[in-house]
Formats: sequence, structure tokens, C-alpha cells
Amino acid sequence: MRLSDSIESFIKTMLTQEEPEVELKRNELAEYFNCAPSQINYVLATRFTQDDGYVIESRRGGGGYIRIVRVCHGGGQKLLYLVQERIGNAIGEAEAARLIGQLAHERILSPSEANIMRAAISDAALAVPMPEPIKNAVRARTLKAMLTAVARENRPVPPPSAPSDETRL
Amino acid sequence: MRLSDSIESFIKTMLTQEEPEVELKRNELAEYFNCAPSQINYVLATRFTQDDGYVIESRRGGGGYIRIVRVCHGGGQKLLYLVQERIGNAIGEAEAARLIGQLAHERILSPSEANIMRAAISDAALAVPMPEPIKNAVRARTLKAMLTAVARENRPVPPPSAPSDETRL
DNA sequence: TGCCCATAGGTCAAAGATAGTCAGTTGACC
DNA sequence: GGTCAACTGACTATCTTTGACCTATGGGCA
Repeated sequence: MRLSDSIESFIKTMLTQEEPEVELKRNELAEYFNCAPSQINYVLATRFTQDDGYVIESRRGGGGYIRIVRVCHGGGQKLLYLVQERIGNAIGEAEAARLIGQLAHERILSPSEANIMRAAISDAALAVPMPEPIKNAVRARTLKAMLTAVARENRPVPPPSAPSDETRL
Repeated sequence: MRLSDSIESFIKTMLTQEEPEVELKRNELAEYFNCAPSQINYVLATRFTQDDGYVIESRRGGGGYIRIVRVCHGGGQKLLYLVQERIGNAIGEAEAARLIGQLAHERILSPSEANIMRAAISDAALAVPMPEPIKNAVRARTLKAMLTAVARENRPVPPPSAPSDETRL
């Protein structure tokens, strides 16, 4: 079995239902597997991607760490499907807006969450000089990151008709 | 846990709702944590910034002190200020995250709205080959677009005949 | 009154501690 | 033997901690 596979299963073993989050030290893990530290980055980059439903956070410097979060499935089945299969590597504004609208209609997103997402993937937000394909790639990543954030909250399935208008001050 | 984190929580424990102000002696605190006095300055500079909602005052010499004040502007002008003046044409991830965190603290954003925004301006969302300055420009535009969406929602645009005044956000 | 200096706090750059990136090498499989 | 995933190492980026040196304040004393 390849080293990368061993490291992958090691990490996945630590991620359980009750503990969907694990924090580790890159150097320690590398030493444990007797490999170059950058090997850890390789494993994370190839097996714990955004599209796989993971979120990676890290800090450098003294007391640094790498945190791996597996986004829970809970009521977010639909969200995970969008992130992992539907959206892909690029998406246009209109199509993204349609997906967001659909999620709002299904009450998976509140009206105000949907508005924020629409703003984030709007052409206005990406109005800097860059090729259209790049814009659509950024849009896709942004949308997936936002949906992942919602899925990560593992919120309860919304009640059938509750107008979940948040009380905002 | 990092020394800086310990000092940070120590100070934050002293800051409560009823007592949003704390005064301390730099040297005493440094001795308590058994570190260099300048470590205190480091903690203040990195974790108690204006963007985080704190104001620092101090005096040197005999009877010197450092006062940390938690400020709460609140106010409907906050979003407008951020969009029109504070954010500008480019902003880094950490700085943007701070502003979002403070808005959440002031309850201008719900926790979930804040999470979505953090995801939208994260490096993960912009992990596409492009120069750093462009990323920060996109981040600034994205953040401003999202905050504008929230502002519009809170205070719908009045009918065309109504002249805009300072009460409108 | 003014000068002296002890007593604070401020700045900044260097050193230490981690993690990230990327181009190039190695190796497994068709 | 070609190709693509796996792996490595040198270099880079970032965060923390410390220490040497700087500045401000205010009380004592000539």
C-alpha cells in the first residue's frame, strides 16, 4: 500500500461521526510516517479537497497546526450533491443564481443567506480584469465554499412553512 | 496553547458586558505570564485591533497603564462606512474576516451569515491561478457586494420621490 | 522653577517555530 | 517505454517570542 493511502486512512480513522474534526501537526505526522512534511500537503491536496466535502484550515508559526473538517451530511444532502457533483469547476452567474434560488425555495437557505450568496457570485463582485473562464472558476469555488459552510453548520431540516426570517438588530 | 492565546483569553475574561473596560500594567502582566513585556504589545496589536472592536489607550512613566476598551458602535451606519470607506479596493483574508467577525458580534450579521461571508472571501474560494493583488481586489469587491446586499435588505430603498437622507442606509 | 532620573510603556528587528509551494525525481502500471 | 500519480527537498511565507534600544511622565531636589 502506498504511503499516501496510509496517511489518508490514518486521518480518516480519526474522523468519526462524533468527531468530524481533527487537528494535527504537519511535522509530527510526517515524522510518524517517516516522510517529507510536504507529503502531508500532497495527501490533503489530493484526498481531502473541497469537492470531497472537506475543509482544511491551518496556521503557521509557533503552535501551528492543520485542521481537517469533514462536512456532515445531516440535512445537507442536497448541498453536498451540489458541491461534489453538480457545480463542477466553472459556473456562470445565471446558473449559480438559479441554484441559489432553488435552495431558498426549498428553505435550505434563508432569504437573506440567499441574497448574500447571489451578491458574492454576481458579476459585480468579479468585476476586475480577468478572463471569463477564470471568473467562472472563481464563481464555482466561491459558491462551493459558501454551500460547504452552510452544510458544516449541520442545521436541522427546515420546518415546512416556518418563515425563518432571522431577527436582525 | 500559545502564550499569545493565553494572554488574549485572560484579557477577554476581564472584559464583560458590565465592564467593557480594563486597565492593566504591562510589566505586571508580563511577569504574571513570565514573558517579555513587548509580548503584551504583540497580543494587543494582533488580537485587539480597531477592526476587532477595541480601542487601546496607554500612558508611560510613573503610574503608567494600558487601558483596553471594547467599543460598540452598532448603528446603521456601520455597513455604509465599511463599504464606502473602510474596505477600499483590496483586502486580505485575515483583515476581511475580522470585519465580518465584528459585524457578527454587533449582531448586524447572524452567525450563519457571517460563516457564509467568511467562506466567500476565504483563500479556498479564490484558489485559482491569479496574482495576489487581483485576489485581494476580488475579495474587496465580493465583500462589499455582500455587505451591500445586507444593507439593502435591512432598509429597503424608499420610493423614488423620497429624497435620500442620512437615516437611510 | 527646572533639571535629573527612576519608572513606566513603545518600537523594531532578529531568532525561532511551523506550514506552504513548486519544480524536479522516482516509481508503478499499461 | 510512456504516462501519470507519488514523493522529495530547497526555498518561501507566516506567526510567535524575545531583547536591545527609544520615548514619555512625573516626582524629588537644588
